[in-house]
Amino acid sequence: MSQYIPKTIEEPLVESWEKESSYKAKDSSSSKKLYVLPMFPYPSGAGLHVGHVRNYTGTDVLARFFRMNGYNVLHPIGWDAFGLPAENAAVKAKKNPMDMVPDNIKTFQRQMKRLGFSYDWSREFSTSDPEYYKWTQWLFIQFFKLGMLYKKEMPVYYCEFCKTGLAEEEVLPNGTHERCGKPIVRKTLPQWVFNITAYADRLLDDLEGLDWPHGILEMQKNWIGKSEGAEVRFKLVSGPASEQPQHKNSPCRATCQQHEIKVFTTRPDTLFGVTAVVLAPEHELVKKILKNHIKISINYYKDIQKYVEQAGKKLDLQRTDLNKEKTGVPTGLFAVNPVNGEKVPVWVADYVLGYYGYGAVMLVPAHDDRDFAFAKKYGLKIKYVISKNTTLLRPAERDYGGQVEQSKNGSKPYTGYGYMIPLKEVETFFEDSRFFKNPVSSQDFHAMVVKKLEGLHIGKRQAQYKLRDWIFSRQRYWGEPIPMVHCEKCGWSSIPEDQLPLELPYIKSYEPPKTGESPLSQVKSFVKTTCPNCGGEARRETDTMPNWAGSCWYFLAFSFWDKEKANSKSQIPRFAKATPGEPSPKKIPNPNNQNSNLFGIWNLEFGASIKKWLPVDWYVGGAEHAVLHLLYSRFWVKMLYDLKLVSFKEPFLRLRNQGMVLGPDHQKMSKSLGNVINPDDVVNEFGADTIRIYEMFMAPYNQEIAWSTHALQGGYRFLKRVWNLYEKGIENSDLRIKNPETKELNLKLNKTIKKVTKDIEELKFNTAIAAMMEFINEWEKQIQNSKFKIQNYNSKGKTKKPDNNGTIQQLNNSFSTYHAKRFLQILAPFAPFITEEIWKNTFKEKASIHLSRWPQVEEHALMDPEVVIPIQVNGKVRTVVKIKHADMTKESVLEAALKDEKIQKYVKGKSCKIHFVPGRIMNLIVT
RNA sequence: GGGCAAGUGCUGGAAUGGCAUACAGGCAAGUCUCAAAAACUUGUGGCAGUCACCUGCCGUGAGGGUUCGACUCCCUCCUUGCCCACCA
Repeated sequence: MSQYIPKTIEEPLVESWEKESSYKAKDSSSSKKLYVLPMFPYPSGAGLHVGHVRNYTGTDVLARFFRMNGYNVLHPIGWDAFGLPAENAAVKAKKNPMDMVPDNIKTFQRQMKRLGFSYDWSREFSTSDPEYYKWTQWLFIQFFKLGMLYKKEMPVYYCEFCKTGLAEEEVLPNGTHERCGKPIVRKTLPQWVFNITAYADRLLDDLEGLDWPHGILEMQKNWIGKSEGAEVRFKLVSGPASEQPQHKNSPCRATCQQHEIKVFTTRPDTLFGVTAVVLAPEHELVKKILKNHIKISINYYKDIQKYVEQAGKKLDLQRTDLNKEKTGVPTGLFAVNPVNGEKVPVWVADYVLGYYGYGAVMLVPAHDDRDFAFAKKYGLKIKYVISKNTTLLRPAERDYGGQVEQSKNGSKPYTGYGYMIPLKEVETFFEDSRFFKNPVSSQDFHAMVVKKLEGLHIGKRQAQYKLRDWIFSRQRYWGEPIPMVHCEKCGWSSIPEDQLPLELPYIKSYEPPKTGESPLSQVKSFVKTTCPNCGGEARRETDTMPNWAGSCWYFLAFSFWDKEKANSKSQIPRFAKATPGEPSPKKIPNPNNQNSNLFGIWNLEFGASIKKWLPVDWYVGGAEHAVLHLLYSRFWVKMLYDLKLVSFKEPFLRLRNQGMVLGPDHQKMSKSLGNVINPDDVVNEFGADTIRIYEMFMAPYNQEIAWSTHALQGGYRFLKRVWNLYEKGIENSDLRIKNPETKELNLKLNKTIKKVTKDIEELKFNTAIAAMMEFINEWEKQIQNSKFKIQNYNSKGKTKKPDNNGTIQQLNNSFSTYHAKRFLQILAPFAPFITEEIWKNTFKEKASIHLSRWPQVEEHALMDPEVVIPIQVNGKVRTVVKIKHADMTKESVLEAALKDEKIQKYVKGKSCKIHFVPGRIMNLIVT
């Protein structure tokens, strides 16, 4: 008998599987395709994390399972290599990321192979391969031509000490730079921006029908953040004569009249409660005031100037700090509430966000918490127009509305819906003196107001989104160069396709220069170029793309990628020279335009593969990508759909998340906490099968788990027991397994096959493994029982002692090698090494177990001869009876139940109602 | 403040209307051993009853409801975790 030593059996198998390329997806196969995709990793220097192992074991189980079920499975892997983390790590190590990343990738490859992940390695690529990012750049150009990319001054985080722009994740919550600890400011730089907001409605609507976790769908909806309401226009005027006598003939009279302020509100029903209009510091009108296009009193002007300047310096983080007291300054201007003609003051305050809605709000202190706080602080009027219930709406209060409410409830705003307080001005607005004959609910009023506003052309129904346009440039080195050229005469043009890929130059110093520009701006040979349009001198864009770019379409690339082909440039089709005169921007290209060569390659060479494999059937990864990566990818696919480069609208039909793996101390693993588990160590000590079984077993797949070295042992013990059962059985070099004579075990086996099959499809890996453990327990128990029987038999000394072989044969009548193999097959996706080893060595199978057919359930074996029926009295289980399927009638179960003394005790001499569910339960209700 | 997920033994968890605690870990006792480890066997929700055998009651965050029957469905609340957040 040999011992189970994972290392010695696993390592040779890694090699043999690779040699046989067992897991290549077949482009030509006619069997049903299945695309199983784990989110590809960023190859960090730290190597594979146990969290990766959980993610990738999950998809590996799926891939192996579906392969055994006859599917043509695509299960690829690649590397998300561009981006800030890699660049920062390289800076730290004083290396070029271009040198470092390949080393990291090698580590990942080694670890993944050792863990037995069944990838199709022939489709592997890194987003930083020029052959790959050639297409990323080409797609950028297509999106530019589609009119979805524009260049605009946008605020970025900027560290004045390091003189560099920063990504949001480099800004600490206290507003300082994580590297130098100095405060960070906002700076506006010209940026490439994706007009993703144009797709907001489609991104929202198409979520319908996706098989994604409910929570993730909600997060996406929240992120897009559609709110429906109304836009209302307020005209700007000079103030009431009483307040501003000196302005009677002021310049404002002339200039103000031409301006109006658009506000967005989700509560048009509160329009009569407006007591001010508040502008964001970034609002156009504020800019006009500061440029003196709108003249206001000099005192106001100075305050506004100061206030706006300060607000500009603040970070979003500081501005949006909820605990912060609200601040603002008056403008001295007034706006007319279009529903009642009231003149309300115009303020500037930074709690109003420049980027949401119209950057202006109507202030309704009585019915909004923030407005209330602001009004209280600056002594603005608070006017109640909605009451929580109808009891307050007595006729005597009709014309007092606001004041009555205010005195009773003036200490806080009422933000819910309710009933409109009867006001004369409302009756006037609706030209109906009997408007409040019956109480008017504010929801109804909402609709009425919007309709009226539309009729009078002073407002309309409107939806707003939280989603903001997507800043797509980074002033960094380690990313795809943006394939754009700027010419003084012609503006921005994309570079000709025959110049793709626009390669990232290998440079020694790539740390951000002190100018706030990209490191590439320092590379003269890169910057200097000619204009593709006029041939004159021009400058290349020196910003690079963010790390999202490569991951926005990698799932498409796997369908057609050929690593070998990509590696040998000679085989790559060369591109024809650029046709003179690129199509001008903002013009949708004709998909049939054969002038564009890459269009041709995409459609002719890639098109069929994309069509064959996409969309992704199973997409599995961490929930931390709930919004950004998944939203961006969906967005790209929608643009590609519009460009007729793909024929589907959603990339990922089914999404699942694996839970995070925490340290043994229940905290996120981190070097500083010293709680990091290195999968290499675990694999070396216990084997790949053990870590796979453990990570699949310990909790539901989508749930967070804390690492437990103890529990890991459980998985190891299980595998050892499996090994011993199969190995011990062939002690005498006989292929028969030591088996008990049992139908019961075969019944259990079939039940187990059924459960494991169902559980894998539902990603309930933990219960699948539990079921297999139960089966092994049962098997061992049966062996114990049969040994016991044999001993008894022998001790009676009736016959001569049967030899070992004889014993096995005698017991082997119903559970045999055939059944033993069936169990091994259902274990195979979880523990690919041990099962393959036994399959080939013990059972002398030539072909891999992983390419064998998944065992089918033998329905006839599943027929339980007897069923256990619990008997309840008044809902409490008092006993159980065993009953044959054939006898499953109310009468026979009752008869059996009444034989039990306990039941008699409860039932005796009492009237009794019987509730019986055949095959499940009987409940006796005694009264 | 908003959204989502979750709350079951000492621990991870199982059971999605029908025997609560499967499976695993831990712990305890035992077998083997000079000893230890490994392995194996047995036990392991709480309380009570002359607690070894047996018996009863209680028990899935709290409280209500629906039902013959609720961890499971409904309502109210509490707690924890995650995501978003001055979004008008």
